[in-house]
Parts: sequence; C-alpha cells; structure tokens
Amino acid sequence: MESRIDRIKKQLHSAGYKLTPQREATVAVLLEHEEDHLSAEDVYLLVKDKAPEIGLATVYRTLELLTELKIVDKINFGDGVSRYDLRQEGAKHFHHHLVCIECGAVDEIQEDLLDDVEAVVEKRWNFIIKDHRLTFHGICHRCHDKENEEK
Amino acid sequence: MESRIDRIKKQLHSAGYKLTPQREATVAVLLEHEEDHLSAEDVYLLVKDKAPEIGLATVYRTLELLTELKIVDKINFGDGVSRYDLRQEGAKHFHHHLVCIECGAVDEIQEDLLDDVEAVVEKRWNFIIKDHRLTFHGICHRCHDKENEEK
DNA sequence: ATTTCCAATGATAGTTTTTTTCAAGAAAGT
DNA sequence: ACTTTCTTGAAAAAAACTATCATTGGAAAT
Repeated sequence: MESRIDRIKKQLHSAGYKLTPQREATVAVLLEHEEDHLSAEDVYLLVKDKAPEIGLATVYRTLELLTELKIVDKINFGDGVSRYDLRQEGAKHFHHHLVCIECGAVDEIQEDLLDDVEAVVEKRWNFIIKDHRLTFHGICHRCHDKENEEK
Repeated sequence: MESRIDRIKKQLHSAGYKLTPQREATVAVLLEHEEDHLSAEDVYLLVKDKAPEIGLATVYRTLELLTELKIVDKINFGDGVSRYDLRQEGAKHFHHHLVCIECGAVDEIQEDLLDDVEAVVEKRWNFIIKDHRLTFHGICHRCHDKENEEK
C-alpha cells in the first residue's frame, strides 16, 4: 500500500523537485501534527528533533514549496504569524476553521458548507471561484460548556 | 444632519478617547478610500498629505484603536501585510471579499450570505459565532471577460 | 490665571517574522 | 570524472510592526 509520504514524493517529483531528507522530515512533522496549526517556527523546532542540523530557511523554503503544490495551505488567523495546514487528500477546497476568542483553540470543519453560497457568488458576481478561506470567530463548545457549569 | 465622522467621534468619546487631528485625518483617509483595502503604510502615506507631521506609529496606534472599537476590520489576504477596511455602519458582521488571483483586485460582497451556514455551524459544532472572515480566491469578472475577448 | 495632570504624539530603537544572499555540498546527467 | 543544477545552512537583510521615551497640548483642578 502506498503511503501518504510516497504520494507527496510523487507530487514533488512530477513538479521537478526531490524529496530530500530535510523535506521529508518537514512533511513528517506536518503529518504528525495534522490537527494543529503550526507556524514556521513551530515546525522548525519540531523538525529539529528529527534532523538537528536543519536550518530555519530550509523550513521556510519547504513550507513555501508545499504551499505552491497545494499540499499544505498557508493561513493567517490575525496573530502576526503564518500557519501551515495540511490539505485533506483530494479535497478540492480548503477546509474551514473555528477560532475561539476565549481560549484560542482552533477547530477544523472538513465539510464543505459553502456549495450553495459559492453557486450564488459565481453567478451573481461573475467570479470563478478557485478556493476560499472561511474562519468563524466565536466561543467554542468547551468554553461555552465551562461557562454554563459555573452558573 | 450628523455626518459619519461625527458618529465616529461619538464612538471614540464614549470609549474614553478623543478625536485628535491625527485621528481625524486618518479616519478621513479611510472614508475617502472605502472601496480600497489599505495597509498601514498606505494609510500613512495618504495621511501625510493632509497632516505631514504625522508619525507612522500614530497611524498604527489609530488603526489599532479603530479595530478595537470595531469601526474598521483588520484583514490579511496572505501577502504579509495587514489591511484595514471600514465596516458598514450597523453591519453586524464583516463583509466578504473576492480576491482575483490574476490581477490582484479585491472586490467586496456586502450581503451576508452566511446566515444558513452559520446556523448549521452553531448547532452542529455548538460554537457561538461572533464574527467571520470569508474570502474567495479566483478569477474576477474583468479578467474573465478579457480572456473571452481574446478568443 | 496658573498649575497640574495625563492622554496622545513623533522619533527612534527594538522585535519579530520572513526573505535573500552566498558559499558549500549533494545529486543527477553526460 | 566533470559539469551542471538543485538544495542547503548560516548569516545578513528586509519588512512589518511594537515599545520606549521625552515632549507636547489641552482639559481639569486649584
């Protein structure tokens, strides 16, 4: 059975790049933290455990490359750092996010809830949608539950 | 009749701030460029025409203040700069954006198309939505038309 | 009126994040 | 083996933003 990393390797190759040990370590970190939303610095520190000799610039370059190939998506939640998020394999669009304004947690919504909205936008604004970014800011179920308990 | 700037002045006052000449010049620039999505640097350069002695730090501080009071919204289209966008008066949510990947134009959608989606999210994820960010990336009507002409 | 106070400012230094440069190293092609 | 190209690490540089601090200017107190 072909693993995820093998398929990424093929994607790189078909775009004319190779999967160097540094790139492999970086991808491995991203795979191991699929649920998280790591900054370049975060990734760098985690990769260093696997490959201590890696440089920060290489991590930035790798993340940029993976973004270009649409293997990861670069997002910004407004805190001054770019974060990198693996795309679901085969997903045609980027998933959505729920950012809690109380605890800072970021949850993901994998379902694509925007089909109807996109149909309206494409028609009414004559805009051909290639991708989207949707983030909700509010209070997550955990903080919400906690507040209710306190009452 | 009360003008927009008067209402903003009141908002500042009721939060314990005053509308200094520098703040007024900054707000004026934002009002004159409502359609645009200016960076702090952009605002700074435009404000300098009205008030040449203003400092960049003051512009940053004013934009931060206006963001806090929800008079403007701070957005990030992924190009490494924060941009500032006046909120429609009385709008409960931030409007949406169409970013063209060909020409870079940014158009606005003032209608709130997300009511249904938000109802689903609040119910299914038990998340209390306070605000949202929605941006579509794709090809705008102008670039689209241009391509058709060429054929 | 004077004085006192304090928010607000401009200039500048400092941070933080990201990008560029450049020399060296590894890999692939010939 | 030799050349070419890609990739890398280290360090410098750039870009965006924030903090510091002395000064100012206007409101409030006396």
